[in-house]
Amino acid sequence: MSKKEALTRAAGELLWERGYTGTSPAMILERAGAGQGSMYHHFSGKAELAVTAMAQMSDQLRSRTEEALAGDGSAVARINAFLDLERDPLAGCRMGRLVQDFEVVADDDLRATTADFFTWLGERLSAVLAEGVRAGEFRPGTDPDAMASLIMATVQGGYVLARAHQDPAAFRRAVDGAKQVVAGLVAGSGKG
Amino acid sequence: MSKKEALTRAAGELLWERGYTGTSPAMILERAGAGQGSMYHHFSGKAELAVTAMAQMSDQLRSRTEEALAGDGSAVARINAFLDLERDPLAGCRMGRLVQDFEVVADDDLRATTADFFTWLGERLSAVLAEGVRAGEFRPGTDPDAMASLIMATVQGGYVLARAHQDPAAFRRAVDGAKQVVAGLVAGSGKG
DNA sequence: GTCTATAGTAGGATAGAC
DNA sequence: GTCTATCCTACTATAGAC
Repeated sequence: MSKKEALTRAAGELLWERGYTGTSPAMILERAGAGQGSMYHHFSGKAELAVTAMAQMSDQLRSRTEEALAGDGSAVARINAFLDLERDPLAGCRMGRLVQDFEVVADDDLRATTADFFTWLGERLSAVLAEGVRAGEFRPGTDPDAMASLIMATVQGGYVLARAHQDPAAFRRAVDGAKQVVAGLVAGSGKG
Repeated sequence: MSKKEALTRAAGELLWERGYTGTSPAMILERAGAGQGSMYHHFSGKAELAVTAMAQMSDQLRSRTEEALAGDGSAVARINAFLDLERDPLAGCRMGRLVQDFEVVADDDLRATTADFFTWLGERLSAVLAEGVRAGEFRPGTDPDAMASLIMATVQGGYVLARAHQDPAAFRRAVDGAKQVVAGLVAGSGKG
């Protein structure tokens, strides 16, 4: 692994663990086993390295998400597969947690990475829900955009509650609520 | 206003704007118009001042929330009043955003303030929902705890999405989704 | 490309005068 | 109670050798 790769990986780990403001170049260098020179040779500084690391994490999250959403099962099954993806509630979402960081939002390059991720995720969830509506799986009148937004928010909020309580079960409760809502949208479920 | 009050207020503002890690004692002192001596006379340091400021913010949030939830209207109306409380989506939740901060979670005194707030909020929402079920307002089988968790998560997640997109409308979409879900729980709504 | 040395600024807390 | 002066460490970046 090149020093550049080691730096990107180490930065990603620390951003997830400690956020952007809470991560210093020195921490990254130590974890990557690199010196100052390597970092400032490959990147203009902390911000550019963070953008690279965040882009890499975003790609990984998209891959994992797409695996769940692209199956050939029903729309409900695919949404539930997304909701059931393995996550670390106490660690938080790699994208969602960073966007709470003042310096991330203040730097448009940093923030744009998270915005692009959530734009993509919302569109994918909405597309799957729309397929379900077209196929008659969900009752007519189901709003794919609104439900996609609700699902994303529930996952992100679940992380917040889990961290507050330091209890992964708080995340599960929120996600279970979302699953109940999706189930209630199914045509002939007795709820619509 | 005493220096102690000024410090507590300034700390609260900065914690909301910049988070815990991103706020320095020097910033607080400048905004409060106080010197180092005042801060270290009244508080043991940054952490203790932050606990005091967070407790004050938590109290204010509880008061505002209770106003919405304690009305004599229907359960649906009170839940909607909570969801429609005036908020600043781009700023984030005073409690929810802080809990994403590494140092906040690492310090049990800091984290406990947020945990207590969400415990209280979950119990209040669940109680209102349970009243609605008992009154026959919501269809039988409605799970007050699960719905309370879903509602809290939606609001918290709405903040995350709004900050990512730098667009308050993202918050509104998530909350509107929650309102649709609550409306769907109403007995005789054609969905249950 | 990668290293160490160096530098200037800011973070967080203490000391002691008033 | 409040102030300023001081201290030590960490943060972020640059310089220059190899």
